[in-house]
Amino acid sequence: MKLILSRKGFDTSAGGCPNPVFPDGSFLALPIPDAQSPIRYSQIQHDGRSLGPLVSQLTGNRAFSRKGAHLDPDLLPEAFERQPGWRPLLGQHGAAQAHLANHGVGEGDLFVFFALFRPAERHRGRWRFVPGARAFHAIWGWLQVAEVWPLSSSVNIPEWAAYHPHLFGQRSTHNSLYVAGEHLAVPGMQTSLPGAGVVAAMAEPHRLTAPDARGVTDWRLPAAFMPGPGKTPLSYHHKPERWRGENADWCRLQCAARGQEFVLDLQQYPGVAQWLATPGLLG
DNA sequence: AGAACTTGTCCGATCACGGA
DNA sequence: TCCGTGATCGGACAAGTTCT
Repeated sequence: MKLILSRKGFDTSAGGCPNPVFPDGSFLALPIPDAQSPIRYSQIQHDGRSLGPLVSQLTGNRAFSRKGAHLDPDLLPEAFERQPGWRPLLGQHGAAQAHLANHGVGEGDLFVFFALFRPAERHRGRWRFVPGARAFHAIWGWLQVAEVWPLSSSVNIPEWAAYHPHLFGQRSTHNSLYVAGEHLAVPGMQTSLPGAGVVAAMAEPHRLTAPDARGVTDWRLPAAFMPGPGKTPLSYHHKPERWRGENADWCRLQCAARGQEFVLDLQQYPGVAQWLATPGLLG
């Protein structure tokens, strides 16, 4: 089983701002803009409301609500109108998919999504980011792979998946869809969570950026992530100088600015599987 | 060798807010 | 209402890892 730390959501270039954490601890990883996607921001629901006004207010760009949204990964049934048989999906293509294929990512492997977040608040009837509050990377969702569908050739795609943005427009090579399973299965995990979902409320354990970090890419991870003899380090982070042991519980990682998918073989890192099974981390 | 691509940094412009 | 200060924002550019 492999863990893939996957960067998904708004960032300073795609979207142009962090993703909001609301005053009650709930949060939203905003789908990035995609002119070719048939899905509008105004058609996506969060907490029973359209994403249109929220994304327009946070970005300061009114046109956003009418723009196409790259709803990907698509994890929550209530986020969009569904057809019978729908299951959570993740699309990958180009260099990111090549990276996953090179690492043999497939059935049973677990995507854990992270993004750049920043606290948001209501101000004069509009949403804005809390002035002075710093942005940070945090884990927000997961998808465990049940099936991988290559989209390059003439593959039969079920009707319930036809809306997915990766089936529209011109896509580069290695275009693939990852389909979630029914239930999450992690060694040592007791709870019965679905095969894909988002964390209930963003809290300290989900945070990747260290509490005393200078920049968002200064991560604090459980010590179980620390590379060692005979263990392949997290992809994109092979250089030893990126890693530093902090104490028995934590290590520090200078996270790569580039790259979307960081792959780790959990057979070599059983402690990371234990961390994933921690109650409240996922779910 | 070049492309892809996000973060960090710098710098100047702009905005919000409090005090006078 | 004006002004100064601090925060924020946008453009430009460099850095580093992997894929093509």
